[in-house]
Amino acid sequence: MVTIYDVAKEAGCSPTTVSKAFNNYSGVSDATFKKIMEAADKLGYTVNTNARALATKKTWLLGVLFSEDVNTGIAHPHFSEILQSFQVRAGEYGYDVVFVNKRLGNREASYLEHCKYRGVDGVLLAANKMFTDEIQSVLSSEIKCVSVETNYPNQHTVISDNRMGSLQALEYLYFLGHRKIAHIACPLTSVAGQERYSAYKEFLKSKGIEENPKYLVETNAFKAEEGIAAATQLLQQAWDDLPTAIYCGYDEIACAAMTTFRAQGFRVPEDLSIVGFDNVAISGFTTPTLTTIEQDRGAIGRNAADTLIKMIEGKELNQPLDMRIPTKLIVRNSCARI
Amino acid sequence: MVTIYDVAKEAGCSPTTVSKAFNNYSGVSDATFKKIMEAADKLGYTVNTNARALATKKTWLLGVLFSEDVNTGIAHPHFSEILQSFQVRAGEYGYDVVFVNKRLGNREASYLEHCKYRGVDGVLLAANKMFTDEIQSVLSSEIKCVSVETNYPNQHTVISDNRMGSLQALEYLYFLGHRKIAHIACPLTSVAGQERYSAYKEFLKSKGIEENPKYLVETNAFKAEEGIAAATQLLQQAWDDLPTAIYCGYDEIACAAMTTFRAQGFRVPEDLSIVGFDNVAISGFTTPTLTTIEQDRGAIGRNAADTLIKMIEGKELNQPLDMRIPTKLIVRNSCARI
DNA sequence: TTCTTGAAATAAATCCTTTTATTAACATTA
DNA sequence: TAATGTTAATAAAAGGATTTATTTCAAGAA
Repeated sequence: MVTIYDVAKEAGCSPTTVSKAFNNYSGVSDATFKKIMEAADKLGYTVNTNARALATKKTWLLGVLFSEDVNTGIAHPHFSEILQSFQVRAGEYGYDVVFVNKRLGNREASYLEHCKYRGVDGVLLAANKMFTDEIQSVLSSEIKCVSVETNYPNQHTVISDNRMGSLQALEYLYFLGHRKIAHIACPLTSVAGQERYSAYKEFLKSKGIEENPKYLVETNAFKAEEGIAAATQLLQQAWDDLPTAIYCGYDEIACAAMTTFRAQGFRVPEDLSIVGFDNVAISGFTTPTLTTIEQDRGAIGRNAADTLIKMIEGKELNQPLDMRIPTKLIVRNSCARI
Repeated sequence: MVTIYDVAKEAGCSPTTVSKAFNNYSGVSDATFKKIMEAADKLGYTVNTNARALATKKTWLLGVLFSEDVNTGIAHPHFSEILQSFQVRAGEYGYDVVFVNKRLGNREASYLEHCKYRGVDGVLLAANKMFTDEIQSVLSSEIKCVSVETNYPNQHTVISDNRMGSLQALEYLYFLGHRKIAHIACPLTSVAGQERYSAYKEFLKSKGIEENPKYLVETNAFKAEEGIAAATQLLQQAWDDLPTAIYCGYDEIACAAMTTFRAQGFRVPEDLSIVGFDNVAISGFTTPTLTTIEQDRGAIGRNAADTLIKMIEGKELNQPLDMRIPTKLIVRNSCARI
């Protein structure tokens, strides 16, 4: 391996000077700088990150931590898009992204141990189970964190504006003339579930519509199967007075519910209008295509990277940040005027 | 930071012994071993990867390299699933996964430079553009590589059995009575495109069906829009003698083509049977749901990890490995007996 | 009792950079 | 001319682990 000693010898100066040159420190004349760079090029020198990190205690590494109980992990379409833009933006600042898991060499370990082991400068947190000891211990350590799925008290968060999105969906249905609007809520253990549900209640109140418990179904997971069960349950409990529209907290659930309704003989959107949330890939391909709320995952990832790096580089954020990324209504074909 | 010196003092032994204990080397008595572990626990010691890597020249880091010109990057559903299983398996062996990009600190760099900079022990290559200088330079360096999208000459590859999958799709159509089978090929610049196309030709030959150039359309990208264009083109060029079935090299293209055909008044599957390839999420949600070929992405990721780690750990693979992962026919509703 | 042998333990060197003092050389000011 | 200041360059220590070569010590053999 080529070291700064080799470069120094080639350039006819000391290793210290080579180091300074590569770090753009002052105290290196233009002539020497040039000689050093030429020597480095010639020898094919690359700085050794490990030695550098050892000396500086800075790794230029950001950890990504996602709960693996969601067995899809990175493969989750929502998160993978956030991760993609996070990773690109982090790269622009010179940071690399590494996955944090619950292992250390050949044994089980905690996330925190893993972070310390790798010496990450900061962590992107993407856990949708809100509170686990594992994650708490990372949050309460001195490691810088930004969360993109859940907003933890006193922690920096970058997350979609669930209230805004819900109101966009609901106002649209209201505009189309709907007054009997049901809600299939995504899991209330998640922040998304909670916020979308409470926006639903807020909306009804603001329009002077009374809450009807028969128009509410709660699901237990962000999965298609839950949509089938929810649709069935909704039909049962509201049989005598069916809603004309459904606001559904998550696209996959909405799509599965839509299929179920159609299988029961309902026409969408003629008999039943449906709005989803998330704008995942499938929603553009269902019959009918799904009207939904788009999350700006690129913006979430980028802002998360910006925030995390600001913290790392000591630009103090004066208060825990709860950044909300605006959502957008995507009108397709699953809603009709009543 | 707690070091082996601190642990040594606490345990009443030398740093060397602590190091040996943590590496499970011989020459540490049971009693001392126990004392060391207790001391380490008490002080909250974690080994410093950077120091270790500096001394051993081994980082326990695997790089993931994917061409970013596919602007979706990790967010691509196919690749993100492979990556997920790769990452989990690598973790079981004690390796962490880091993204490799084309930057180094604040300047542009090559993939190879980045790999050397991070000192990765090996690289997972997921580029579908076959040959670029960038990638060639990594392949011809001494860095261990496994490829999961493209099979490069004399390199280890883990990839789906495109021939098998194609024949499964085509035999199924044949079994349903179809003889006029068209092919919408995915980009022939990709290995997937090439192999699926050549299997199509092989199939026709084996059945004694003459190749009809009107029944072939080539696309330029793995994108839905290409499916629309391809469907339109197919209808134009084969208008006088339409095929009864279409084997389509990629699901998204198949779905978009299907939508286009239906918009033109064709019934699927009554007028036209369609088979895709990949089993991406949307194919279970289209109308009709799409019959397709499933790739075992979990197996690809796991086998890639196994292979790469074997290479790293010096278990020589006697020859460049071209591992083919079996595919599976998923029968849904887009095909009918003629 | 002395000598061997082997296991357990350690000292010191090494891996490559960064950083903190220092030094050297030269220009400026009084 | 002497004193001061500035810039360029360097020597040496530090960072935390591993590794090689030694040493220590106790048990077994002669």
